[in-house]
Amino acid sequence: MAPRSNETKQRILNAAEKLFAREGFAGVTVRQIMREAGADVALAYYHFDSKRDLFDAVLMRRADYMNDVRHAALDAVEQRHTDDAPTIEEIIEAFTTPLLQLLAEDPDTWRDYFALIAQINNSPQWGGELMTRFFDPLVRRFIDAIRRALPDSSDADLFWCYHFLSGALTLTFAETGRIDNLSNGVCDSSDMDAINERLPAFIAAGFRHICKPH
Amino acid sequence: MAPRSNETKQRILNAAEKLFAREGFAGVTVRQIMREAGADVALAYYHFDSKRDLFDAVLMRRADYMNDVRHAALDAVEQRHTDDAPTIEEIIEAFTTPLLQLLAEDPDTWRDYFALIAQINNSPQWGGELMTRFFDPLVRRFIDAIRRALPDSSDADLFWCYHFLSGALTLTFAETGRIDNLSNGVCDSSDMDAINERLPAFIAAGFRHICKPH
DNA sequence: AGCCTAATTCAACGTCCGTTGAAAGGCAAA
DNA sequence: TTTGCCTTTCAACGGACGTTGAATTAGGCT
Repeated sequence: MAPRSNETKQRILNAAEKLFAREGFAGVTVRQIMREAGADVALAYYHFDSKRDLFDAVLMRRADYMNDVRHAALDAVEQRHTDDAPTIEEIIEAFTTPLLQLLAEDPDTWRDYFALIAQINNSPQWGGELMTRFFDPLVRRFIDAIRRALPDSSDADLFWCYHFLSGALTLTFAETGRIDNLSNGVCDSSDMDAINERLPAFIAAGFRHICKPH
Repeated sequence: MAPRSNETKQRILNAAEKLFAREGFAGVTVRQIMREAGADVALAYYHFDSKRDLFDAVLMRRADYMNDVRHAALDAVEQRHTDDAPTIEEIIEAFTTPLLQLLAEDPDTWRDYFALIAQINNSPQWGGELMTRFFDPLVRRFIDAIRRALPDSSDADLFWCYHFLSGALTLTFAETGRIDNLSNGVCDSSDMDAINERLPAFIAAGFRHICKPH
């Protein structure tokens, strides 16, 4: 009988992810989530302890896989460069292109998740704690890799530049429709090729310019 | 009799700004706001039509002044360069340093407002509409100025680069505490000098690298 | 003094919130 | 077929929600 359990659990998580991504934690009710999931309200509290617990579960579900994919991308870069150091461009791309790959493989699955991460990253309420909890090990490894590519750069420069990267990246993947309005349709939030051509190069140029030997 | 009215109206807006910035629109109740403001719940509906109307009023209150300050900064740059073209660095600084000035002059006033803008910018619910409504004229003028500084660059390049700037800027000014955790205290979210030394140069380098004659 | 209006309080409305306990259903082992 | 556990439903709880209408206060004008 057990397998049926996990199936509905995933249905609840899918519904919660979709709604939390659009309206934030407080903007969604458990009843809305369960209506979207097509199940009774009480079932949410059978599978999860509380609304907050469900929120964490939504985040946790994809974080591990996403981190694995990005670790693998960085592994590949480092195995290409056992002797010499990789360029920052290669490192930044290993940080960003996995996101584009996930979106390409399964857009509906990941679009909402990225939008949710963007809101959390920019929230004083969640940003400090949750981003740290889910992403810091990966981020620290990337910063270490960048440090080797740009030797003698100061820690403060590296962390600040990563922070700028983080802001640009999360907003871009949030697909809020802002750039579509601003550009009168010249740009398309969901045009991943356009992003891939510009974001890593933009960020790498910024790192190169700031992170020099003091 | 009238002057007393505006005073409490401002007290309500201050309380709303502070709470909306921390928890978002849905995360705050009108009762919480009025408790913080030290006034009766019903007074919120005397001065504003609805919770949503109060939210818009919070945004609107500072948007005009902030836009004026930034327009003035760009005016100054353009008056320095009646013949030649200003550099992107100068233009980007005219976009960012007014924010630092406002923070320096009146930190308590502006910190919450910037945090609120960051959340709105990254929200699929509000980002597209509200940012467009409040900031597009200013942003378009800045992009025009950058276009003149980087002639023959494509519109798509300019809009995307501005989008990256927007993400980096709003996250940085949101002061979520993320960079403090990530860097184990090496960096300080509220260290405006550290930001001023790095953010404009980082962004300008990105623009320079991407926005070239096709 | 009294009046008029703007500002503020009080009490309440219907609705929905997060959460829970107990009962019902369904499948596996015995 | 019965037992037992996992899953799902049903009905409800106390409280808080956004909002409103009517009553009260306060201050400038005549």
